[in-house]
Amino acid sequence: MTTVDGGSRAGRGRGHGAPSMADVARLAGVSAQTVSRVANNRSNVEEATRQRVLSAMRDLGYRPNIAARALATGRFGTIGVISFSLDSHGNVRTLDGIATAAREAGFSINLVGITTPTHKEVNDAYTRLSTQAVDGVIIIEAEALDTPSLLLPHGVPVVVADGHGRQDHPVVDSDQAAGARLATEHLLGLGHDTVWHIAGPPDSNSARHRHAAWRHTLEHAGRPVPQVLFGDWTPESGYRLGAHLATRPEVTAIFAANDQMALGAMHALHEAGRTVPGDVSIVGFDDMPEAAYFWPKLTTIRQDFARAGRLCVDILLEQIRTRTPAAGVVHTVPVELVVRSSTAAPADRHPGADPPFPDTAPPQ
Amino acid sequence: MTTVDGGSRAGRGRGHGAPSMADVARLAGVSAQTVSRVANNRSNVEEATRQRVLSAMRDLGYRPNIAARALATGRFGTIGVISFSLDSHGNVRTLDGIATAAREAGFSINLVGITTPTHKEVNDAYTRLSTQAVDGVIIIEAEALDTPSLLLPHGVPVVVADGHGRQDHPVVDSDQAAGARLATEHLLGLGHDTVWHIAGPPDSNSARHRHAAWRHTLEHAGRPVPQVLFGDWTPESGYRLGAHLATRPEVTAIFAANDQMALGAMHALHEAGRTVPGDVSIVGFDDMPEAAYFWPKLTTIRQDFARAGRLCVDILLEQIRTRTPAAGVVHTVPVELVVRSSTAAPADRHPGADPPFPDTAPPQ
DNA sequence: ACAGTATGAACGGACACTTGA
DNA sequence: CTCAAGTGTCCGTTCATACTG
Repeated sequence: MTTVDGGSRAGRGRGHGAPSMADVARLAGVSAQTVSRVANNRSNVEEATRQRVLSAMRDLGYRPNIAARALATGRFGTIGVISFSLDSHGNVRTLDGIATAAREAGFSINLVGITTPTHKEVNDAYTRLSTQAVDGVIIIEAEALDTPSLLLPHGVPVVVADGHGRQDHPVVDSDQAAGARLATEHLLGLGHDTVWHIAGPPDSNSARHRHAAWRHTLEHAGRPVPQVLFGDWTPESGYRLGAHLATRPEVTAIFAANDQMALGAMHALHEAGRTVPGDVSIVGFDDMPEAAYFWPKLTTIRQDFARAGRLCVDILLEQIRTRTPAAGVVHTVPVELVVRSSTAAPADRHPGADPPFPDTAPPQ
Repeated sequence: MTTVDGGSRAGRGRGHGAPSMADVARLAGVSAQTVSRVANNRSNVEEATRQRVLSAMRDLGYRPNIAARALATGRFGTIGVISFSLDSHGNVRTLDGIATAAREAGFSINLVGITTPTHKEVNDAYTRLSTQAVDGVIIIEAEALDTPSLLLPHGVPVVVADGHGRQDHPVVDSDQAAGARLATEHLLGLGHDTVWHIAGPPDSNSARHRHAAWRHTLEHAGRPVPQVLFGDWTPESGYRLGAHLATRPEVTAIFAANDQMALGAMHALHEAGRTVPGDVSIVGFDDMPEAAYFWPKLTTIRQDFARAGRLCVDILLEQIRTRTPAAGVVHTVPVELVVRSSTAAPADRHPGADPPFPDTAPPQ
């Protein structure tokens, strides 16, 4: 019997000697059960006892061991988040919204980043998470997930954020279609004959939705549908595609699937000597904080990422509480057109009119 | 006696009947201990037995319960990250780097976001994390933490990323001073008499370092040190401050403490009819992906966030492995000046010279 | 003696019961 | 019979040790 000091801590090399309930109980002169009651705010503890326990906790610097708690209760107080690349503005804002909402609900976030949306990576991530370490999972930007049903083994609640393909799970998504329609109609309403589209990558669900809605709006209005251009969300791709569009004089209006590509496209337009919105109007998507300070200020579709993130958490928590894996319903978050200075009527429609954007400053 | 099917699962309402080692052992006809060996890749298991166990795991969809494992081993395979607002580009990039490095090392990330860097919030966050649920903690952008030592109770290893004040813990930080010096000297080298500075918020350590280095560089060069302007990292604050600077004709060179404020400032300059870099040169900090597509392309200081994130993880993991809470050393990540089109010699110094930025495109 | 395998504590906490006023 | 506090056993793993062929 290798007698250790104090006789308390066993010989097993547990690193830091974090105090346990038993330690608190000993110091307070009560049973461990009573300590547990105090820790969980139960009613049936006398006030004097509670105070004694609380001060013992303080003295020892006691912190509950959540691994033990999780083992005993089967709940973790943690939400797993699988996110494809934190490069995209939208994903980051959504994550932020999720983190905030989760914290308010007393949950923490277990983040698993993914660089490429291959099935292997997603499966690995999900496996990590499904190791019973989380109470539920939120998948952000589930691009290219053609077999999401394969992912979820044992009834771990799932919510998919931003970009819905099939609907095996509840989905929270901005109203992509409305946004694209708003953007396209805004441009059409300004007098443009048609609208060109710089789309996001074809394997992105949000990109697909925006693309489809743009096309439908054009068709519905009886306008010609120009060839789509596919970017990859980066400013660089917007620049490259914008440079191409700049060579075609018939292009007077562009709807870019996000603000970053819109920025790149505007840059290319400027370089080619085509003014915005004088020669070409452009609308973005997202309304990132920088958009209002682009030159010119970008007209765009504002997404409420914070609200989307919060909604994800609410729906997930509801599933967790009721232990009922909800079915595939799409929860739509409204979207808003923000008109700024990158859009105007086409030049030939208002020969003498003042340009809507002050031309006091010709930066060069 | 509410007879349950199979008679296995006990009455205590454990949610999903996740299979345990015992279940696997039963199916494979071995002991739970053997299953544990297989799960942990131990050597002393016969190949045939191992295969039998593995296929039993597959059949049952067995996943180890990491709460139980953590309870038994005292390790969690998780790194806690406390991050102030995911608004800032740098914080997000650093988080991304951390997440990537952690994943490669087989660790997951427990993210705790914080909206305001008050002590209360930080303490809450740290308390959450120190609940023995993480093996170590990384604090990103530890602004305004004047008493960080109070934060860490029981020898949980800590690394502070981006922005070091005092040094109670290892710190990983970009070479802020070198960056600010590079920016200032670049502008001075172009022939500007002095350089104005749009700083980050005074409670930010990185902002303070950039500010101080800018001042020293100016003093060292024997130049007048203009009044600093404090922003809050947002494009909006850059715009506001830029509008003020635009009214002063003596301002020919500005160093903004981040790219977003530089963007806002450029916008204000344009609106005031002052060209960039014709009338005023401007340098940013960060090199966010958009910076190369601002108008004009932004000269800036590039930070290697991915590398910083990786370094944080490496240092933290080393502490975890050796169980030795490292002391306060600052690990510096080099920084790089990226010269683009927002900087040039002052106008009066090169009366006939070509403007360095093509003035083919006067966007209006 | 050696290879594997079975056994019985912990780990820290929660909960269903039981006991004492 | 109500309310405070205590007892016992389990949650799923790991590890030290005892055991088997």
